[in-house]
Amino acid sequence: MENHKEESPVLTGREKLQSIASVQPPDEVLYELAELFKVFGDSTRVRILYSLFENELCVGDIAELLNMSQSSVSHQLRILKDAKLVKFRRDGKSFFYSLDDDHVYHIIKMGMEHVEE
Amino acid sequence: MENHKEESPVLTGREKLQSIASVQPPDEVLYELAELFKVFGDSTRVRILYSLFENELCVGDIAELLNMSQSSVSHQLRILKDAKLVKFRRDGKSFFYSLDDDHVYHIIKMGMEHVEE
DNA sequence: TTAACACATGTTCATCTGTTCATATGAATT
DNA sequence: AATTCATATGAACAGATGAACATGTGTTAA
Repeated sequence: MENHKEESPVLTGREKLQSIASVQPPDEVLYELAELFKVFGDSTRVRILYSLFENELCVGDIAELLNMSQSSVSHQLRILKDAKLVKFRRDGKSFFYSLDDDHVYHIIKMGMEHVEE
Repeated sequence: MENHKEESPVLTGREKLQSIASVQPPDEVLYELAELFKVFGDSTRVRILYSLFENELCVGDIAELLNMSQSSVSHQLRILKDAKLVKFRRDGKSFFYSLDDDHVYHIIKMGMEHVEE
């Protein structure tokens, strides 16, 4: 009735699992990685990022372009900013946002390749 | 002064927005793209994907490796499967899962590069 | 056939998330 | 200074989400 499997004649699963576990990145890193992707995981934010693909836009422009409220755009930009996906500069009353670095561009591009098939 | 709003000699904001809008991918595509990233946006799923990076593992192995319940692993694998990020083959009572294609590998790698800085 | 095993699936529940509404900040204009 | 414009911020609510538990399905072994 007991299912003890103490005896292992050859290399069993446990050893294999341990070797796999040893090459896994730390959970903390994987957590951060997931947090990053989570930011991409919203259609509103993806649309915002795409609108900034080759342009620098202010909040109001994005809101008009994507037909959403200023408040919502601002909230989402804050998330994108915290994730270091966008940066901004001030010009008078306006804040112009743009993509922060090339990673954003490449990550989205990779995703598109997977989607378009 | 140059304060004309009705007839501006240069490109107005509205025209600029329209030209940007014309090169935006369809919302449907961007929605799918966000759905894809949403799948990556969970540390459990990322850990699962990473465990499959260079190995083929069955559900029980993953559960043991990541110290989570079989049910939870199964649920997440289903999500990964629906997103075409993993595939599986049956061997007796066990289902061996592996990454579906290279995109998965590259997307995660891109993400890691962004995180590690 | 029956039991044991490896997974899948359904449901509930607590938590997280995005949007809206209202309001605040802060620069430019009058 | 007061007003307007551009944006940020906070609270609150609806919908989404992931984990846990129980149960169902299909395979293998006895």
